Amino acid sequence: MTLMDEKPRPKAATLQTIADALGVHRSTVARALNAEERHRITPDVVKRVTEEAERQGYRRDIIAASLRTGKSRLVGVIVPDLANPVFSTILDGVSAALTGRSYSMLVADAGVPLGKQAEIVDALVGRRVDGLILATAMRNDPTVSFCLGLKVPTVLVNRAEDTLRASSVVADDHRGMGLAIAHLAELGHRRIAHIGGPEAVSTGCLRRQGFQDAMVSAGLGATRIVSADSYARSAGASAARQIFACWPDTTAIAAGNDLLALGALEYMRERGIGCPGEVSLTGFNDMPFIDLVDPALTTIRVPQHEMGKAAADMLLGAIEGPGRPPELQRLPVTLVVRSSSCATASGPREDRREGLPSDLLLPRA
Amino acid sequence: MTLMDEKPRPKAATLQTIADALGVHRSTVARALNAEERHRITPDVVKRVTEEAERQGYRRDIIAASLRTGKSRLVGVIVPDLANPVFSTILDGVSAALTGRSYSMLVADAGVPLGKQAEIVDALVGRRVDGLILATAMRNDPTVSFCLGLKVPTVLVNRAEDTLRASSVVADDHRGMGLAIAHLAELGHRRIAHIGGPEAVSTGCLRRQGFQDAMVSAGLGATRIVSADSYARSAGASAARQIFACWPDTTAIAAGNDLLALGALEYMRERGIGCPGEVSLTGFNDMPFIDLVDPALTTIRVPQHEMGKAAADMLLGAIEGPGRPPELQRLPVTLVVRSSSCATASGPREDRREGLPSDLLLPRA
DNA sequence: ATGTTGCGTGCAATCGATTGCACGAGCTTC
DNA sequence: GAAGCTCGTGCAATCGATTGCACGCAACAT
Repeated sequence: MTLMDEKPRPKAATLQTIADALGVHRSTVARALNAEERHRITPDVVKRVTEEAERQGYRRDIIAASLRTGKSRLVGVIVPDLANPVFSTILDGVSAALTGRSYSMLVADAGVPLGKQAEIVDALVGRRVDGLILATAMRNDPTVSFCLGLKVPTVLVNRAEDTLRASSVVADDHRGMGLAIAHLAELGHRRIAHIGGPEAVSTGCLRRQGFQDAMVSAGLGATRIVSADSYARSAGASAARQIFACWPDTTAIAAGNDLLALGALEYMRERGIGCPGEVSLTGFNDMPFIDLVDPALTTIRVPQHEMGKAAADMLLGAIEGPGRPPELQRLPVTLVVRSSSCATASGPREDRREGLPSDLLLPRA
Repeated sequence: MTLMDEKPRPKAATLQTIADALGVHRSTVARALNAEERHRITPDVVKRVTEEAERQGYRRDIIAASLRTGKSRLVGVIVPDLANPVFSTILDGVSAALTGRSYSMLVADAGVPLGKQAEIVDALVGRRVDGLILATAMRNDPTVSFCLGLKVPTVLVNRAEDTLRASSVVADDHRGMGLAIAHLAELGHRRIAHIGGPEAVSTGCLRRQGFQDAMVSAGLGATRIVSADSYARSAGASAARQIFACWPDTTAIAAGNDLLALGALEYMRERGIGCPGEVSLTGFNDMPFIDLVDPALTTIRVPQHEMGKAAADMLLGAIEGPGRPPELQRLPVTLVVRSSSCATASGPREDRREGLPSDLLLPRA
């Protein structure tokens, strides 16, 4: 028995081959195999078709079906950076929502420049995706206009636009930063600075506004703000440098996300500024493993997985029942207190070099 | 001017609509638009076709083309866990290799049970993917058999099978663990234990073998081995418990990956065992942000991004020039020394509670 | 002047599933 | 007993691009 005659099936099974084997028409086979249409066919025929399909190892050709119906059961997801755990967690949520609904996920990494966005959308739309999930949106995004113009159901996740042109699933960024500031204020901090994310994206803008609003309602001044131009560690470090240069008496920093906080932490470590001893620090996102840094970062937990799932659910809803108005879902966030924030020393320290001995604050450094 | 008459194009542009506008046959249009066939057409016609296509906003329907040609320019990628940074970094590499080659990436999360694998492959193959990248392979994997039986070009990444049935891109796991052991031995450690990954996957097995071989060539005993049944933090913690229960005089642990090391670290912290003061620890993978844990983990750097890229390149090679024998690419790894490993104290300590004061080892704990 | 070669296009089949319509048989109803 | 209905199935068009083959024309060789 050679390899060749193991499977005497020369070509793949199609509706036609099954129909031929049974002496019925291929449309009958199609109906028997389609749960929606099956009721129109005699049970006996259905049974024979099912068995023959099984025997031939038939698998429905989604490509051919897509061509005929115009639906691909494909969802495109565009993220700014696949290697960023925040976005891969969102992807995980999307995947979870799609699984079992016979939708598949086409993933595209927009890359750092974000310049090739239109090209990427083009490629996805060219594949006739039924819908798009964008995790890359800026506050007023031409890519969104493009998708909307194409009449492709589109859902934004994590970042939303200023105006609700497309359905969006976001975290409560404003309130989240409020929680962080309330926490720091409660610990006695008054001179709190903010490292903001890019103003061009909603998270950067809303968290900055949250900072300002919370500072004002706490009766504090909200002037110590440096906005980073990207959510990168290096940007966090240079923002921290700027903060300490302008306002050396700062006792706490609320960063716009965890990566910026990490950058600030690096800078502080480099400069020998103790955290939390001299300066408290908070992040935003509670990304995976951020609890393991030294010191463990106090941060705002954002339900990335749930956001991804909600976005996918919303998109599927829009695909299956079109014509609905855009909807905004704002998921709650929570404060996670860890070790990077603590109460201020009794009074204000004007010279931070007089803080606790750095070898106690930065052991093994 | 209402929205409606902005674009008087009722239906999408197709080859036929362009052909009609120009009074040529649609096959001529197809050839004029296809770089491979263009040379057979009069330059003037090509020009007119190109312009008309532009005017109508024509976009080739990949679905229809796929149906005719049987090629989808789609690659399926199956990962065990999207939320794990190791795999999302691999994905990033795959994406990088695919970008600009007009291939797209269908991502599927096999999920923890790994039971639905066949189902997932089915779904992807049903979409007529041109090839598959599996990051989920066990040492002898029925899913691989399934893919091979389907004659779908398949490349394994990160994990390989025992026999080279499918092309694979892996890291040099054996040598990597050798580097870790050599490092620990050089620091004076002699009673080194190993937390192994699952024996069912190549990384678990090869790193364990690497441990044994390196210990033997260093003239040390390679008996202190506990294999975890998964690459989870919790598994690392319970393996560590077992190690300290069986061999309390252990001075170093080489973990099968970073997550297992983190689990061990948690356990040690809980028990008040200082790292690296009392016990040195090494990980494997150098996953993102692992440098930020306390203490920063000494580990083996695995080029995940490059592995993903290499796997995608290899797959594209196999798709475009089929019939080649399977190929194994083993990427080099490097030792990254950080703070979780240090030289042993002068002599062996039988009772680890007599180590350095724990408040110095675990500040702010 | 006829035969040959080559080039640019047109023609039509093809990929495989879907679906509106029609047809015929069996059944009810007045 | 004829008209009308239901039900199961067949028929054929359709989705849009691709491609082997053939045809017609022009230039060149005989």
